[in-house]
Parts: sequence; C-alpha cells; structure tokens
Amino acid sequence: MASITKSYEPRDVEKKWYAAWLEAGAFAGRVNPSREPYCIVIPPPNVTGVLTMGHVLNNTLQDILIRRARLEGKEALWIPGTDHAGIATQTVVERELRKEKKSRRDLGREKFLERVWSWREEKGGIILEQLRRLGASCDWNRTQFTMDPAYSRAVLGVFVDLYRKGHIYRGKRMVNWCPVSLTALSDEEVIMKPVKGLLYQVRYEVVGAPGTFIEVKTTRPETIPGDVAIAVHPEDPRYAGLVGRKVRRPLGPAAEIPIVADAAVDREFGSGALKITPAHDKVDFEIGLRHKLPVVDVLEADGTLNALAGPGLAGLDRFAGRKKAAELLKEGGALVKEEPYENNVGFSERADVPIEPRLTWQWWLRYPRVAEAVEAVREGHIRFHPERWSKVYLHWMENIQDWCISRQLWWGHRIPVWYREGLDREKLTEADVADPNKVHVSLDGPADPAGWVQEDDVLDTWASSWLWPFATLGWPDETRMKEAGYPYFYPTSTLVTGPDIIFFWVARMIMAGLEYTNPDESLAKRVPFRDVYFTGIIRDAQGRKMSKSLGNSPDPLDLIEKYGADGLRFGIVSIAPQGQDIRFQEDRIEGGKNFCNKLWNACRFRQMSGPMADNSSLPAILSRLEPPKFDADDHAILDRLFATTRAVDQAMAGFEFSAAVQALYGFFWNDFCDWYVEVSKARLQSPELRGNCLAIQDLVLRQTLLLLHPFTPFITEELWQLLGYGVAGKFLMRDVRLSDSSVLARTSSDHGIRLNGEAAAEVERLKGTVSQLRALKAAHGEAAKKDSVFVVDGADRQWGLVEDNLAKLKRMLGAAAITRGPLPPSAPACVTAHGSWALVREAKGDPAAERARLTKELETLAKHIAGTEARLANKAFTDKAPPAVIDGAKKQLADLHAKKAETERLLGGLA
RNA sequence: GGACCCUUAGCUCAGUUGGUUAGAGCGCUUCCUUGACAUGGAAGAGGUCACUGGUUCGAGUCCAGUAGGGUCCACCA
Repeated sequence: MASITKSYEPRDVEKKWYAAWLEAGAFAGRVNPSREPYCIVIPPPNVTGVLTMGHVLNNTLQDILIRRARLEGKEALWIPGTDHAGIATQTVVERELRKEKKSRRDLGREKFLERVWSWREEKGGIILEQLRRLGASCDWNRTQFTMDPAYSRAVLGVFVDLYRKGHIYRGKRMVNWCPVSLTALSDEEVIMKPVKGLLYQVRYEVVGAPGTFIEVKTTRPETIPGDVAIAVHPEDPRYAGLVGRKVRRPLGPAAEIPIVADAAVDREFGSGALKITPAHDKVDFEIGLRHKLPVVDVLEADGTLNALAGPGLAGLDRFAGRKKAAELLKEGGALVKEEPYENNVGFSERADVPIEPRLTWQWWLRYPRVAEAVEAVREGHIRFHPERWSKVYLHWMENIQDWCISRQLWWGHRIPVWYREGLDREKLTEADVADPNKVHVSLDGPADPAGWVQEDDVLDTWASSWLWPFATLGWPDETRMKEAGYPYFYPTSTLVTGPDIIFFWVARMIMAGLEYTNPDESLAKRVPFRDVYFTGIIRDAQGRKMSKSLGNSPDPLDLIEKYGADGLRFGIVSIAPQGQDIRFQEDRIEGGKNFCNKLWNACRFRQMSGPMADNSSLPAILSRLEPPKFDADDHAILDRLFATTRAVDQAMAGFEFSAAVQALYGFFWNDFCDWYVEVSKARLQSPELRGNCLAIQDLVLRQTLLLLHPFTPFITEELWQLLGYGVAGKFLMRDVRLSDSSVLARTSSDHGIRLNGEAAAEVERLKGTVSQLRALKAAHGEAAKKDSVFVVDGADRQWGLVEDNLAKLKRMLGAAAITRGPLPPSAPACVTAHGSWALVREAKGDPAAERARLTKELETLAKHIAGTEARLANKAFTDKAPPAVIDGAKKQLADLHAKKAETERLLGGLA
C-alpha cells in the first residue's frame, strides 16, 4: 500500500478520482425498482455563464445531497444542463458583433442565429466543465440544453396546448419595454430603483379663461406632447367647476385637452391634478380607457422622441428630451418651478436602463393550476426550506398577473404561430386570431407553408425552463420518457436554488408540473419536486452583492487551485447557515483546506502507528475490537462517534448543511485528534493494547470518511482507498453504504459492544484536570517542559483514577512523575476533580503571586456559590422547578463548597 | 404603504422545544518545530446577548414596543 505523504496535495488526487469516476460511469442514475429514487435537476446555468461563488454554493449543496443519497443506498440522479438565456446570450453575441461594427440586422435573422449557435458550441460548455472541477457528480450523459431539438418540441408543444386550452392569448396592452434590448419584459424582469431627479411643476392654461391655470407635477415633462387630458379627483372641490372644460397643452403640437374626473387621482399629491399620457404610463392608460381618450405615443421603440413630440424635441433621446422639454416650458412660461425629487423607476434587469411602459401586441399566458399550486405548498406537498419563503410564494400566487411570454428577440423558441401573408397584424381582431384561415397555431406549422408568415417573436426564456423537471426526463415523448426513467424519477426530490427566482422559476415549475401530470393523481405525485432548499446570497466581506462590475467576486477556479475543491466545498458549506445571506471570507475556505490536511494527517498517523488489518467492511473492523480491553477513552470516543453520526443524520434530514459540517469538524478535530489520538500514543506502545486501539481508530476513520464524503468527495475517496477500506475496483462514492446512527448502533451491539454511558463524563473530567494542570504549568513558565513533577493529594477514589490513567496523564501533562503524597509547602497547586495537585519546582515560587491566583479563584467560587444558594433559597424555585433542575443545583453547590474548602486549605498552606 | 429577515466576543456567525458559569472559526497575546499534522499543538485575553417593558421560580431563547441594518412585494404622478 502506498504510504501517505506529509501533506495533502489536492490537484492530482482530484484529477485522478474524477477521471476514474467518469470512466466507471459512476454518476449514472438508472431505473432501479429495488431502490428508492432520488433525483435533482440542476438549475440550468446560462450558457453565457462562468462559474460564480453562487454556483459553487448551490452546486456543492446539490452534490452533497446527491452523494449522501447514493451512500444511503438510493438511486441518485442529478440531471445537468444549460439554459439558452434569451436576452443575455443574444446581448453577448450582439456585443461581439458590434466590435466588428455590425448589428444583428446586418446579418439577418438566419445568419445571426448561426452565429449564436456557433458561439454556444464554442463557449457554452465552459460552466459545465467548471462544475466538474468542483466535483459535481452529475449524470453528464443526460446533459441537456433548453434549445435541444427534443426540448424545443416540448416547449412549443406546451405553447400550442395552452393556446388551444385558452390559456394563451394575443393582446395589446401596456408592457414593460426595454429601449436597449428592444423587447417587452415580464413584470418580474423589472427592478424598481430609487432615482434622484427633478419634479417639474407645470401649468396648463384653461381654455376660455385667460390667466386661469391648472398646475400639475411631473417627473417626465418630455411626455407632455403625449398628454390627452388632465385628471382630477371627482370629489375635489378645488376643481369641481373645471371638470369638463379644456386646457391648452403647453408643449408639443398645439392642442386643447379635456379635464376629466377620475377616482384614481390622489388629491394629496401636488396640486391634486394629474396629467394623462396614456401611451407612457400604466395608470394613465387605464384612465384613458375609462374616459375614451386617444393615445398619443411620442416615443420610438429605442426611447427617442418622435415627430409627435413636436419640433425641438423630435429625434432627441428621452433623457435629453427631458431637459429640453423643461427649457421649452420655461421659455413658454409654463414651468412654475422644479425641485429635486427621488422616485422609484423600473429598470430593465438585463440592460440596466429605465424601462418604458409601452402599448404593444404581445402573447400572454393566464397561468394554469394556480389554485392547485397554492394548495401544493400550503398543504406541504412541497416543503420550502427555510419555511418562511412559502409566504413569499403564496403572496405572489395570490396576486398573480398574466405573464407576457413573447419577446422581440431572435434567440429563443420562435412562437409557433403563422399568419396569412398580407394580414395587418396590428389590426387583428380576436375573431381573426381564432380563424384558422388567418392564423395558424401548431407545432409543425401549416401543411402548406406557402402564403404563411411565422410570428417573429420568441418565447421568454422562463417559458422553456419552467418545464425543466420533466422535459429533462423525456416528456412528452412516451418512448423517451421511458428511457429517461420519468415514471421512476418524477416527482424529483429536492430543488436547490436562490430565493431570487421564486417567481421566475420555482412557482412556474410548480404550475407547469401540475398542468402536465394526470389530474386524477394526488398532488403529492404531480408536484415537480418535494423539497425546495433556498440558499442564501453570497456577499463580499462588506456585505455587498458580488458582481462583475464591482470586481469583488473571487474566481472559484483560483480558489480551487489554492485550497483544493474539497477545501472550497467544506469552507463554503461551513459559512452557509440556513437561509441567511452569506458573507464570503476567504479564511473560511482556508479553514476547509486545513481541515482536509488534518484529516489527511490523522490517516497518515494511523498508517504509521501499526500494521493495517482487515478494514474491508464495518463487521470486519468490529470483529477486531476487543471490548474487554476498552478503557474509558474507547467508550467515550465511540460514544461521540455515534452521537456525531446521529447529529449528521439529523442535520442532513433538516437541510442543515453547516450544522452537519460543524458537528464533523468538532468531533474529528477536538474529540478524535486532540484527545483520542493523543492519549492513544501511550497505549500504542503496548503490544497488548495496540490492536484494539488501532481497530477503534479504523472504525472512527471509516465512519468519518463516509460521513464526510458528500462534503469532501476527493480526499475521502483517496484516503478510503489508501487505508484499505475499499475493495479493489470499488468506489466509496458508489459502492459503499453509509451506516446511519441506528445501523451503526445495532451492528456494534451485534458484535458485543456495550458502551459505558459514564465513560464520556469521566473523560470530560479527565480533560478538565489536564487542562487545569497545563494552565498551572503555563502560569509558571513550564508550558513546554516535558518532565514536570506533580504531587497529588486526593481521596483513594481520586487517586485510583489517576493511577488508572497514569501513562496517559504523564503524556498529556508532559510529566516525568506523578506521585501521591502531601503537597509540598508553597508549591503552585490547584484543586481538580482528581484531587489537589501541586507542581514541584526547583526554583522558589512567588508566594504572593500564588496567593493572588488562589484568592481570585476563591472569589469566583464564592460568586457562584452565592448565586446557586440564592436560587435554592428561593421557595418559588424549589416549589416550581422540575426536580432534575433542583437536584442539579444542589449537586453543583456541594461540588462548589468542596472545591472552596480545598482551595482555602491550599491558600492556608502557603503562609 | 405591506410582508419577511437580521442585531450575541475585534471580525464572521452557531445557540432546535426557556434550565448549571453563553459557544465555534478567524484575528489577538504568551509559549512550543516533541516521531501525524507549524495547513500544527498548549495556555490565555475578549461578551451588561441592540434598547425598553412584560410573562416566568428562571429569558440570548417567549410576548409587546423602540432604534438601527437588510431583502422582497406595491400604479402615488
């Protein structure tokens, strides 16, 4: 067997095992009715994406779940893939074109799409490659892309189906228009941001009443040429006499526009009068509808002002137009005043520019299965973790609005609608659309394509990814579904994602999942996943979101180079508490690496401590244990091992990843390395005791590697093989079953192992004594001395325990001798659970310092005694507190008194 | 305007149903290269648990309110 090197070098180990796992097809998930299925679909990253810390966290957690499920004996399947990400990808390729001084229109639709596809061929696999570096155990043979032919058919098929069911319609409505991307956006793609600007107070002269004005306040004077009315509240006495009269529009082509009364107007704001520009504001549009007002659109699609804005403004960009409009108003005497103002403006998520409300024809979806989707979460068929996100979901579902699913882009699923050539699409009526001779909707298009023109728009990206949990399992093609194992793997098990896409993705997948399963089945069988785990958002050390523009996002691949994939995984999980945002700190990743090194060296120590024996299975190791030779430390470490297994079981069941990692860290580092391994060193010298002690180490290491493997897959696989836990040609990751706490306990019991429940407490007391005496040494400048001499004055019982553990104590204390006897006068001493101990020193001690130390100790004791006595003297406490608590307090008081008396005796001896 | 979250050691955070003297990692101080590991070991300093009230024998934990920070929804021009 290869010997273990002095420090862990992740690079080659990671490469070696990932290749071996791939080679063996160890990530494949197959239909296996003898096992419980466990399936995760990856949140498909954008093809344009490169790995971010968010991906690292998200995918590490998925890999942990998948690997743990495998170790638990489930048939685990993790389906990978990428999302075509309509706007994002198209923007990236257009930016590339711009460098060549070309636009997509120069190329034309077909050539442009070729270009995007070739870009995707070249760069689209990068992020998946990066996930492999992280150790992601996806079934790569199932990798899918939302624009794969089969996936696309699923997407378009759903459009046709929902259209036929009446869920999809074509409508001319106010949409969120992005003047840079030149497309409509859904409400979810608009981000409200406070913007500092100006509030302009403008006066409109009442027709037929020279010198009488109505004043309004607006942030957008450039839209005044689009004004078609002034609205006031119907019960506003200030304007009661003016409703029905007209005012002159102070900007743009001359016009007289009416004053109307509408309850939507807020009397409290400004003067209580509102200018109505139906083409450029949602509320105005609705008021316009109610009062049958015309729509005057003064903006082009790209946000420049058009001819209707009038000379002086036409041709200007909307922001330049705003300034110019203010100037023109001022010149005309209509600008009363301007004041600094901050208001919320909707921004395009992708292009980061203010959106324009714009009246356009779009395709809309009335969501299906809304009530069921609410019920699925409310009734717990889908569980959110942390649970509080379900409120956010339910609130959105209860106020759900129709979804604008068409995008004026080229990259995406082109909507499967064909119009009869020559039809004016701006003027199509509902009846026209319903007429198959005029508008054709089908998956394969009209039988005779001549004379038909396909819809230009494509579908919103999310209108493809909402099918992800079942379209990746071959839906809707029966044959492919069978091959992919749809009946076995659907519903999938857990979805791991960020709460920022609850609306975009999670909610929509739930509705799609319910729509495309048999409505006769129970909700539990139709939901797309059973649990949803929401990660926190990774922020930098200052708490800012990580972003490219801030440059505050470390490159995960650099971190892998520096700390190893396992170190990165362990570190990121350890700082990711459930549902809270995460402050990224590189030193935690370093901590992950250090932990790996600790694990590595503990195994190295095991290898150096004695010959390896049969480690090939849990029973094999258990048979090597010799319970009659167990000492308290053996009992205690096994007790802690079982408890840690239990803690990890529980944490994993509750998606408490960082709790699991912390339990493992504490157990392995403190209980095992710092104590058990150290006290073992004395026993390993004894041929009599060595075998049992090594077997216990093997048991602990084996179980630790198993529990740790989901978090740190590479190093655990390597050590597993190095220590001979595995059979040749088999993998820890695939061919081994993790014994959970109950299996571990039962199997141990079958091998005659009965743990002494008192041992753990005894070891804790021993640790306490060791710690006290080390402190005593350190206080007297002997911390590093290895041949200190101690004298113990204690009861027979106490001395008995010291004798039982003499070799250990000498090693742990750095003592050459520990003898029983009266304490030498003036020697530094302290009171422990194992009697009073004195440190024997050549040099004269400082009695004054000793006195001070012991006096301080007495003060602390007195304080605790007083507190405990007060509690016990309180009748209300003794009457009402549970007996166990009262007994505990009494016992504590007795201990404190004994310690106080002994300390006083030591103090007296100093004089 | 509505909803949710956070405030515990210098920093980042645990603290599950209320119960001894509130923990971890990092950082800091002192000592130690001893045969697994200096990516390490030992010892130590450091906290009126944001504030105010309440419930209780007992509150970091439960309730109400206040202050500060954050997130998400919402058509106030």
